[in-house]
Amino acid sequence: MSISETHLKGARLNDLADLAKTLGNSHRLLLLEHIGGGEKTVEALSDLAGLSVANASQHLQQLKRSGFVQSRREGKNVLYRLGGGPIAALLAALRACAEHNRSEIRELISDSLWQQDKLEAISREELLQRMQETEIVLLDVRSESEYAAGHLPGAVNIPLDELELRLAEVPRDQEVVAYCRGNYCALSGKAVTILRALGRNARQLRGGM
Amino acid sequence: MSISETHLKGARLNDLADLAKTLGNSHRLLLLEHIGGGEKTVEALSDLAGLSVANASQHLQQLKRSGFVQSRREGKNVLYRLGGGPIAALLAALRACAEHNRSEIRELISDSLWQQDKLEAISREELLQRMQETEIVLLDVRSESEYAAGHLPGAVNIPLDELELRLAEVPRDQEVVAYCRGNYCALSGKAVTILRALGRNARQLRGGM
DNA sequence: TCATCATTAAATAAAAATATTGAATGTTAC
DNA sequence: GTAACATTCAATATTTTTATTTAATGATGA
Repeated sequence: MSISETHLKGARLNDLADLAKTLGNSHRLLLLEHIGGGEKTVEALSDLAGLSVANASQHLQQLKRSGFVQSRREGKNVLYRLGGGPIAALLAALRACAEHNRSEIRELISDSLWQQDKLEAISREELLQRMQETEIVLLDVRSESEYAAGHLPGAVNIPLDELELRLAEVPRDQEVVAYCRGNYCALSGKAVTILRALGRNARQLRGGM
Repeated sequence: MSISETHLKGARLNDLADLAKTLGNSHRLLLLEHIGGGEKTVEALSDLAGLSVANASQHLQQLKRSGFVQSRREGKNVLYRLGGGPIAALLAALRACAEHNRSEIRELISDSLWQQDKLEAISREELLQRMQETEIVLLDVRSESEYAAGHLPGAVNIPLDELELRLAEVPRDQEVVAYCRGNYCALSGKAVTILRALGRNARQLRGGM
């Protein structure tokens, strides 16, 4: 009994994982979004998503296998529409989780937590000075627009993509502390990997814990 | 404006995709499930999930980056617990989608659709006879337990894993029509690939469309 | 039927995720 | 401080995804 139970449970988890995996690609999410706007042909969708027709077709078929979309033929064209299930609810839940994570970062950026002393407010100048005293550079590896929207006081912005190119901007003799969008984001980890590979002394800044 | 908007939207979609990707692995889902039952150490979790400690640690860290779990240290051990966000809702939505897909198959299995004439009930014998007349073998490539739980009348069960081994059981001169769990399932597609590679005349049975 | 076109399939190459191993880190207890 | 232990990091090999290219399919309309 326990064997078949385990087996069933395993199968269930695999089904769930397959569904999630299908959603785990931004091209497919974009396709889903466009399809949600109304029935569309493969060609229209490939244009909208900036994909080759063949590649779009592949993604559409994966979406179809997962039940997220359905298709029908009309003359020469195949039209894709949203599937029947509780897809909207699933996407909404995903968005809610992402939003929740984002708000956690806002808390991090706006106040507390960044100070040793959680209650004492700290000025930008003061943090800068502390950073200089301890020979630390605070590095924001998010995109320029994210940086513009809000960042830690004194942080230097070099998007991860440009890190190797703009390495000269990172002082060679200071420890680098990289941060990105918070716990759920892998950017700063990659930045640390790159920086270490290039001989710098780098660490990752982690909120919460 | 439109550029930055697109950019933001792209970033958003990537965030969503990253979250979904994190859920797109059955080991991580299993870990999440166990963590949902209460705070646990890495070692306990690796045991429960049947993973090496290092591997479990990696998965846990990915779950943490995505905000699905949080961790704290207690003495020698690090304890993982569920994260704060609307994780339960997300998992519930995933399950709902999987359940919806499953029920679509049940419909397929229990009635209609399989007949040319949608209203006329058809006996097992009659379908078998039709299949013989048209020289078709209906092949169920799901697991034995799934087959036992319900299958199309007259279908032969050879789980995908065993297909190459048990090829002799597939009549050589008949067209093979393979099916699995429905539109969202890739098993029968793989079966068709295998059968064709081995020189058989095989097609995939698709519901809905 | 044949020519044409949109779509899908198949095969390959490129990129990413996963599991494994051995080493490094950080904590407790002595 | 040092030893023992749990966890994480880093590097690697293996296995999946993804994108691209080229060929096949399937429907339309002459």
